[in-house]
Amino acid sequence: MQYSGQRTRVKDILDRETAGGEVMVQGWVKTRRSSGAVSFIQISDGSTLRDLQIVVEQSSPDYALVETLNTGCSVSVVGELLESQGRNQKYEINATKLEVLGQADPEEYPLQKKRHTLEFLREIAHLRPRTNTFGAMARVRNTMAYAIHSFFQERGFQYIQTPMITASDAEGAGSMFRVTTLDLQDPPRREGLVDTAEDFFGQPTFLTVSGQLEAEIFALAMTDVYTFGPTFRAENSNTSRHLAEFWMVEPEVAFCDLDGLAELAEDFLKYVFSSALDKCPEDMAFFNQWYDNTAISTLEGIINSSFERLTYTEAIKLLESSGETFEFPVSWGLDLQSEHERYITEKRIGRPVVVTDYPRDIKAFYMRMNDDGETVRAMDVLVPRIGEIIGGSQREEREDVLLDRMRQSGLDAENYWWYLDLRRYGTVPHAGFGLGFERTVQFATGMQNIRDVIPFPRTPKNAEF
RNA sequence: UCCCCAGUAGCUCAGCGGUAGAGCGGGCGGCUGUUAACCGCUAGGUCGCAGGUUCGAAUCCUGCCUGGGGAGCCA
Repeated sequence: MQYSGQRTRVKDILDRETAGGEVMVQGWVKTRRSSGAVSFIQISDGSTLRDLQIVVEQSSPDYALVETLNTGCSVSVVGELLESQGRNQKYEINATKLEVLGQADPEEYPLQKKRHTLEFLREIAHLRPRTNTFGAMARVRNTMAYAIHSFFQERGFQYIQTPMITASDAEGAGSMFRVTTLDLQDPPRREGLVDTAEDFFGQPTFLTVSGQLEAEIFALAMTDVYTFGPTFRAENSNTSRHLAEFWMVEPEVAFCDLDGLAELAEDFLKYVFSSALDKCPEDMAFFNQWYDNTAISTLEGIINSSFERLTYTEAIKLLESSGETFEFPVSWGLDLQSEHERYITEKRIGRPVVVTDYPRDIKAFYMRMNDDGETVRAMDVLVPRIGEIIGGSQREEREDVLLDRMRQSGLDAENYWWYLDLRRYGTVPHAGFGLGFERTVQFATGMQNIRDVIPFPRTPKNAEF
């Protein structure tokens, strides 16, 4: 089903069983090669990685127009679908009518026929979707986003929309962006301090760092829920794995413990990666060829193998007995560093690893205390090259234990009155995890920098476009 | 935020104390059912910004800005 009259998508044309018949295609010129008697135009409409070759003969009334075409122009073409005489494509269109919809001055248009660096393309994020790389990225990203919904929907989970603006200022996940309508040049004051009672919400508000606490509310009513939306971190993180605005998937399941959650995480990742391979074979082959020649085999390996389970204590023992020299110390009670995680998942196990039961002191207050009083039911899913891709836990459902943990963490229980209410009225064991969507796309495609797997990256000092 | 590296033509880079170069892209011309087509000619740069050293700075030094790699924080 299409909504634009006579136009046929490039993908639909190239996927046809046979040639023949008149078609109309519309898209953007990738390259043009002139000949004495004939001119070739490669056009793309983003529906597929493949270009469509348009042939215009010199005898055509529109041939003069063709001479004005260059990379970036938009065109509308009517012609006959033929078997191509050339080797690099199955079909081509012999144009009978050509219309230029929009010019692109070749002296100014920044995209060229050759390859550009990813750094340069980031500076022209409004044009980079027209490149093979970002077209492929957008299609894989779309497919994975759809797979996330279908995975949960097929399993009876309800999709919950949690708020992006929150008054909880310490959800334990880093610095937050302030949301305010106050005049920053001249804010209302009360006893010398900014009077937040005058602000839009009558109190300090922020952009959310996680929908987890709200998702728990719905899990304790609808049992199986998930969120999928943008989250924000005001950390001054300058790495290839961090964004100030990123998308997170957060399932939350009632009547579920950490073992059940680990199973869910494993099934989930396999489903999403399978979907990318099955539905975007050309795009994945492109990434495999140009960016990471292990991308496809890595995903296939994950889909066909079971994840390794390791407790934090076992992971420490493994690291201590590895004989490896690490920059950071390995000792029970200290958090695993990137180098440790990568050693485990890349060098020792060679596939995803679920590390569970971390020391309570390095994990958030809401994670369920184990009987040993020292560890909590937390889990991290580690994957080669990226490291932590999922962080989750069984939640503390016992009100008294949760209150203790909040006090130890220096949190004011009054601010979490509704969160505590969930433990007071009909509490049940429950668990959930968070998955960084961009990191998942990054992992699947083999792209090195997270800024290249989101359409418009938001990073410190950069909010262009 | 910390450590390291880099900013020279539209893009990718070379030049690393003596006054600016290549390839690609652009323009013009030629040739060919072409495939990042090919061949010839040609235009195009206050060498990131601000100071300093020097007879002389793209080149050495200092500061700042921007980008990249790594680390921390995490997803």
